[in-house]
Amino acid sequence: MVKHRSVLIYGTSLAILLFLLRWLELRYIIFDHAMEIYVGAIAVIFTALGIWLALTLTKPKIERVVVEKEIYIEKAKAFVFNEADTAKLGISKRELEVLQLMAQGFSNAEIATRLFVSLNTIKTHASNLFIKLDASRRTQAIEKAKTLSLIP
Amino acid sequence: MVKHRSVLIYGTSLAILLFLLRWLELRYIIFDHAMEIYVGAIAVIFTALGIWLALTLTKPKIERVVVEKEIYIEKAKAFVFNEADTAKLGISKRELEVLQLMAQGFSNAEIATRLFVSLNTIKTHASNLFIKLDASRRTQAIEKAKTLSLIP
DNA sequence: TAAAAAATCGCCCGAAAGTATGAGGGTAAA
DNA sequence: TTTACCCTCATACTTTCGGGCGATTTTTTA
Repeated sequence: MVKHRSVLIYGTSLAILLFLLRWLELRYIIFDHAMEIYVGAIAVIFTALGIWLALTLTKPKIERVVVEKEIYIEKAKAFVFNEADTAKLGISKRELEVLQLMAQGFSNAEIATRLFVSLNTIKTHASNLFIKLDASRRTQAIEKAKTLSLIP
Repeated sequence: MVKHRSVLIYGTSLAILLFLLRWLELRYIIFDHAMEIYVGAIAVIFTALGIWLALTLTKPKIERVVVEKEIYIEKAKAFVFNEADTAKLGISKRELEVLQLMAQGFSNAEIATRLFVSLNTIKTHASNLFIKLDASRRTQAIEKAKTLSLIP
């Protein structure tokens, strides 16, 4: 309702002004301008009617303001392979495969089967890995590899 | 502009109606009602003025549309100890200690030294852990424990 | 306080894991 | 083509692990 205040003020002012003019005229032309007062009143009333019509029959103007609300979603930290350290330590492709399977809890025999090589081969890879990772146990090797992001 | 059609139609209809009335009167009262035609015109004009005023001076309603913007955050993954599963699996305090040290790459002998108990004790704890975690190797136990958030 | 659960330790044995050493074949760079 | 890796495999040996018993001593709990 506050939004229409300017309209109301305008209408009211107009009415007051008209009546003021009439009143000034009345002071020396007396009452022979009664018809013009009537016309002024008509004008004011129909102006008000127009305003009321527009206000009630018009759908309200709606201005859309797009507000961006930021929603933070936690992401399960994507693993980024540390290629640099892998190369620096001289860990080969095959060794890395063995390392990954080791970390997943597979035994040397299982890894051998999975990679279609002999158990001895896996043992060799494992030994080389331990040397390169400066570990004396597979659990230690896995720990180091994980902190270095060599494996997820 | 389409929204104001009803208003325009109303206003136009009113004007037409007024002129129609005047025209009907004119047929037998001839031209001595010129003043009333004038008043009718005033009414129509000021109605239009009121409509125009309301339409131009009305402030639009501001509607806020909230748009959700997704922001992905790399979670620094703070470790939250999964006490529920630890209890569900019946893992004791001491066993958890052994598990943690195992995951850090310590041998059973080293763990025994660190916890001031015998190697055999650690072996029993380890065995019980493997049963509870349904693992057959320490590396497997560590993997499972990590995915369950029993250890960091 | 009695029962249950947890922690401690021991022994044996077999299965993995790890160490050491050697060696053959493949590939890519010097 | 020679050198240098890398992958492969083998044998022999040592160490560590893990499973399967059993047992005693705390704690904890009902």
